[in-house]
Amino acid sequence: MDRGQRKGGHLARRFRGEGHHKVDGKGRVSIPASFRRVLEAGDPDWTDGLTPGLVIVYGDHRRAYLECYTVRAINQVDAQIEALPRGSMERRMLQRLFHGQSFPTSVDETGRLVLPAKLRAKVGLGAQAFFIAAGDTFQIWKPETYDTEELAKTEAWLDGLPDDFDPLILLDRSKGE
Amino acid sequence: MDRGQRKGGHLARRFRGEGHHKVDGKGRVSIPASFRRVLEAGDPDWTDGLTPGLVIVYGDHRRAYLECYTVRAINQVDAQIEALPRGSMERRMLQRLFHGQSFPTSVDETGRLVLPAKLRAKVGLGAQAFFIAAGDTFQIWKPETYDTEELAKTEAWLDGLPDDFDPLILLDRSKGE
DNA sequence: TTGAATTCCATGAATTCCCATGTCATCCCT
DNA sequence: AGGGATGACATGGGAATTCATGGAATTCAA
Repeated sequence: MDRGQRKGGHLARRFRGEGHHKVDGKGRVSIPASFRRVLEAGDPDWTDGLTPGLVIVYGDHRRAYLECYTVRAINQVDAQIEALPRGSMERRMLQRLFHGQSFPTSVDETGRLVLPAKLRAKVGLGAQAFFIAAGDTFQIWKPETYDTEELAKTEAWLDGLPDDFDPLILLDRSKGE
Repeated sequence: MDRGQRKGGHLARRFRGEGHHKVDGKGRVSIPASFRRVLEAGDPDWTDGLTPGLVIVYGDHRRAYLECYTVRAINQVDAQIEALPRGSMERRMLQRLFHGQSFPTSVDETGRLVLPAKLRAKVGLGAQAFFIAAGDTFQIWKPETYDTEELAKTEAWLDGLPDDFDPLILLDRSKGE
């Protein structure tokens, strides 16, 4: 078994890490191995031997990456959407995003995802994809886009802070709420 | 079996995704392949080999799209209607909408739906149809109508919000662990 | 008997399945 | 410690199947 994320353990619950993988002509791309353990643990229907499901949310033109949800995570989202009043703008927006602009799929037996041409085109994916964990989801970026858009953005933000700034300070904020 | 939506699993329960399809002169139109899996799973009488049923609700003049229900979903609606007091206005309204202004049909063996001229005319469908999932139903729009009515409406709504607004914050309350 | 609707076939493109290979890192045995 | 043997990983290739879409043939009903 795999060191670090045994089946039900806490380490198998959230995505961690990042990595680059090749995308072949058919849109097949391996995902970081550790992400697979999380997808498995997050799929209520998963049992040893078969492949975990997931939902890829791609959103509208203003989103430049693909966001991947475990089955459990997307179910929570669905439940929250259903709790909103029918016909409200909030509910319609979220339905469009999570029900319309999304793509249900599963990891294949070799640990790969197949990204349809439409999705690849949407975020400009070429022969290489960048994966990064984001708690209970992970994202897939075109490497260049990530570097210029995201890194640049957070670098700029950090530059506006004192040199000795410790990010852990941010954690203390959530104590109130 | 089909990637991402194994027979009884969570991912086979709700519609997800969107897409454009051609409508030919006879009103035949393919529906997104993944929707077929959901219709099959949502039809108690369906068994491998035959074609799943569904109900298309078209409503009155103020509805500009067709809404498609799985057999299971429409049964739930019927049950709720029957729970209302006989003779009440609510019940009559709902009966008119769901029993009167609706059209039961089934997907054919090549994965297509046949939309009668009457229904096409009602929502202005021409040679192209736009399909979008909405939880436990999916909708069929004339593409132009969708863009101007739905998209434009939400764009306008977003304009009235902070420029860095992220729809995801709509979810952030009550995220149980 | 004529237009409309339902069946039945046809086909190119896209998607899925199945199998193969090279590379590591780990395990085990002597 | 040396030397496979073992197994997870990343990536490729081709065959088999599903999709989306068209058209012809056949029923139907009025």
